[in-house]
Amino acid sequence: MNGNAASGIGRAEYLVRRLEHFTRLSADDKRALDRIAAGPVQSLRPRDDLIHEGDRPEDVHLFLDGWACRYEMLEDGRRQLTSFFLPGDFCDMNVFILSRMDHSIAALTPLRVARISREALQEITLNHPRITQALWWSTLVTQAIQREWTVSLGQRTGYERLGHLLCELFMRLWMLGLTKDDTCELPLTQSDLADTVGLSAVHVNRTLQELRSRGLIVWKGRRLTIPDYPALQAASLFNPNYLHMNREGRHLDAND
Amino acid sequence: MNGNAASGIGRAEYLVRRLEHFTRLSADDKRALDRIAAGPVQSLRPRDDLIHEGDRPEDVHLFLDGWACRYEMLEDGRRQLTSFFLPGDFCDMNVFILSRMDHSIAALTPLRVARISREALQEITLNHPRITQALWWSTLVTQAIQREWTVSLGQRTGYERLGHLLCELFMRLWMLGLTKDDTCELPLTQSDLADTVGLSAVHVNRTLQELRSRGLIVWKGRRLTIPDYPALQAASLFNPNYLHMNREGRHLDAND
DNA sequence: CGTCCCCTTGAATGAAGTCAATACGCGTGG
DNA sequence: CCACGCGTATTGACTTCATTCAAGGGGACG
Repeated sequence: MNGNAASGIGRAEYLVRRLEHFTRLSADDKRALDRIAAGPVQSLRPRDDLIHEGDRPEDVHLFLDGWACRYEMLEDGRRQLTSFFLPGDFCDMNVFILSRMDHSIAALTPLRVARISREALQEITLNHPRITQALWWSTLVTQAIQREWTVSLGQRTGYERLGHLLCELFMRLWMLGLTKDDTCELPLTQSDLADTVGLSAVHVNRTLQELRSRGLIVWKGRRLTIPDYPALQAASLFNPNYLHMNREGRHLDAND
Repeated sequence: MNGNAASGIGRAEYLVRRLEHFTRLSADDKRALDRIAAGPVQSLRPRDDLIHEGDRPEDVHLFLDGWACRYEMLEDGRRQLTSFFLPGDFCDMNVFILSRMDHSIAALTPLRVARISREALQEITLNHPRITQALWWSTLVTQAIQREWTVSLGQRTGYERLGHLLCELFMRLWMLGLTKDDTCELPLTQSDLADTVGLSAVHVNRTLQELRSRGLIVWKGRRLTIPDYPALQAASLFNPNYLHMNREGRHLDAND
């Protein structure tokens, strides 16, 4: 998807775009990111696990192309998604401190992932303080998103939860330049959504119809359109502060 | 509470106890932790905010004594707790990267907190790699807890959610040496619990009665007893793996 | 052309919320 | 010492939201 491979876009391109919502990177920083992203690439089909609970963590991964999710299963088969990975996302930089993974990561679409060795990452954090700061920011935003999901699941109604999630995903895609006007890709099944917002698939279906009938979303095939973003935002009590997208690290900006 | 002030226990004592569930610290490490915990202490009464949404983050905090929580409010007054802070907990080591807090932190009991300057923290991470690793571990566990709350809120029933939370808190207190046999302090109101597990206070009350009537908990005043931990664990689908308490960093152990 | 996966719909059931009244415990001030 | 007030816990009756079960429809793909 997105045609990266074809267009020859730099591997770290999405990562760079995302980090630049925090601080402007130098040409040298960008080269460094391209270097660490240059490792072996792994391709997965939808539903394949990239990492499985119980695995011994070894490398860090950079998502190049496609969507993935973190999930956890209960003994009796209930499944909860705990985050989405979009192009340019990293999975946690320090996992190798732990001896076993406590969750799994799976592809939701055809997926391309770059493996990044511990050493490559160490090299960059030692020599590129601006990147290090930006990666820290990224980690903090990831944690904020996780907290916001807690708030959603705990306090928002099913209707608000769905709307909130769509606002969040749209905004994350927008940061990456992966939206066009009021439209983006949404390669999820209703069942994926159900396991994300903690509703049954049937009820997700009905709730989506509610959102549609109120003109807040148009979702057909894999394209989502949000005709009136502020309206969806208001209906979902979505406040984008937690995404910290306002170049909060601008005092670190490179000047080249 | 817990009488720290009176007994003259080292300020970093609970932090040390917690980190030693990851790796054994040297006497020098412990002295270093005591030094960073030596900063100014702030005392709060229950319900006071330590940090308020919108604040500019400045210092890092180490919780010395008492319970606190992170919480978020929706515009219409709904409140969700997103984590608990127990003695020896840190609030996120890198917040000062962000320009504004996206959530608040409040005292649940009388609370004592040490302010730790950015510089003091930097000094320790530069000169004490073992501590740095241990703090990283701590951050990863915090994130894992946050994910587990997401799973609870999304998939577990109200009954399971409450049981799960009590298992988790008991185990965290146990790590700190703050349990005695099958009993610990639980200085929360049913309303606090409600805002944590995403149920109404009324329903928390009924669910607690259910747990009581099945003999899984005894909760009177501020003392919680779990007569049969494995039973509560099973009833709540609680799997402690995510707490990573098995000294996973033992290869870093100090040998003094 | 059939199969599989996903989406959609209806009807019945169950879980949890709301509202409202009451009870309890504890500290304060008269 | 007792009365009062306040925050917290408890209970009942009713409503709303969401799940479950079951059946049918549509589209992609071999």
